[in-house]
Amino acid sequence: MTQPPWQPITPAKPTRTPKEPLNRERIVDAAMRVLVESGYDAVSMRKVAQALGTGPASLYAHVANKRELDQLLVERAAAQMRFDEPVDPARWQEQLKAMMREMLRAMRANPGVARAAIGAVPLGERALMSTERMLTLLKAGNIPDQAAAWAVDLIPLYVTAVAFEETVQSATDWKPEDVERFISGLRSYFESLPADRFPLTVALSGVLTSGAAGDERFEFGIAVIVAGLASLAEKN
Amino acid sequence: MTQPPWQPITPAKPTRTPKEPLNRERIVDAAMRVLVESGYDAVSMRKVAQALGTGPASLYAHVANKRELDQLLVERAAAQMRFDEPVDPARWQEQLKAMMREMLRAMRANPGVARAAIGAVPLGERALMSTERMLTLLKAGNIPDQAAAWAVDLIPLYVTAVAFEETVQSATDWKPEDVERFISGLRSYFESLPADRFPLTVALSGVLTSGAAGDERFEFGIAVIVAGLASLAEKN
DNA sequence: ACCTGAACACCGTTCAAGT
DNA sequence: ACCTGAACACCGTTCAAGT
Repeated sequence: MTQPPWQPITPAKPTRTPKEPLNRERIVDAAMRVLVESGYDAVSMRKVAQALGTGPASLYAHVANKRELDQLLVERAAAQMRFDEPVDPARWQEQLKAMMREMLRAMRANPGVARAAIGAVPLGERALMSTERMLTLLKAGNIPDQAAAWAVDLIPLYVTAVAFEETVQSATDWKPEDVERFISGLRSYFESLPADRFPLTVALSGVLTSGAAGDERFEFGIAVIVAGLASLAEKN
Repeated sequence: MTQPPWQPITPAKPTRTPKEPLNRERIVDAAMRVLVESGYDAVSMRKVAQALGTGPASLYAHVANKRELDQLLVERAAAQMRFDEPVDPARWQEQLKAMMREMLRAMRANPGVARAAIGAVPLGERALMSTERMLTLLKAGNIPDQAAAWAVDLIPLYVTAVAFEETVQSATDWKPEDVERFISGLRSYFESLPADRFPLTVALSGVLTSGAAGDERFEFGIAVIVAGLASLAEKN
């Protein structure tokens, strides 16, 4: 009505213009959105481009390839890890376990990122801060240098493997009841094995099929790893 | 020349007729061939079908889907593992490590199978024999039942993760010199970090970038895990 | 019962052409 | 310098039609 005629009438797009230029950050944002919403297998160059309202070819001006995009997603997840508690040398084992729990939490919060993390060497600033903190804790525990160096490789590998395993299993889109039926079928199967050839598998069928879900398995794993590391401490 | 005219002349295909019927075994054979020759990413239903001289649709009469084919490949690799040494309770830790080495060897001999193994529950006979043997060794070490049960999950998970990581890295088709350049670049990068924020990363840059290839990392991992398990032994 | 061709709905990546 | 449409060479899976 009162619109001055010399000002062209444009559809109101206040916050974000449609032709906002592409850049790495916007691409990773979009990829992260697809990742969280639809899982790793859905994160294709095409889907990410679509989420940005463009074609796949446009992404290649900012990202070398899918592999590099994966790396950027891993760094995003690493940046979400919080290690705020000051290092307490006396509690190095407990603090190392807390770090592993936090790593798993961040990976779970970004389903699919574990897959991308497996071959990756974490070099972003946040990832380096994690490494430095792990080394600090390990040196607090008198772990020799070379062992500490290998440990900062072993620890993320284990956490990532657990997270990746979970995403593979959840990709089957089984309902909880399906999982339960599978587990109980597994138990019956173990129980039905010939006891002369598989005595322990039969005898332990109960515990073999318990705690498969939940965090007990992970807690066991980090307890074993931290205890194993502690056994390498130099006497002094 | 001396060929009797009433016998039709056919191209000589002595050992294998072209229309030998498809079955699971032939499909897995072909998939294994593709896997070893070209890696996991090349194992597509189409490539496997092509190797059998047919189309992808033909496979679905014998194999439910790609996932099931993966499972069959894992069982093949599990069947190649050899655990011949009789169980010696006094040497349970060393024999457990030997099992882990043999698992890794079999996975490496079938590049790509690790990827397929990650979500899989190993249920073939050979896999069950591995599980039974692991349980025997763990009970020889006085490991409590529930811990032993979780350990037979943790052990293959770790070995598989190492093998998978290797295949991901080898999928980059870097030459050895490229890897070496990357490693030395990494060391320079660690050395160049601000020493006030990353003192240990800087100080340990040497060991952090050594033994990345080779088996030392794996030997470290199995030593940590076995030592951690040993620490859980019941006193008696 | 088993096999097949053709189709459907997808991939990652490249490239010449546009702005 | 950045973006795009179209193409290339692939995927897993389904299905009607053949033998």
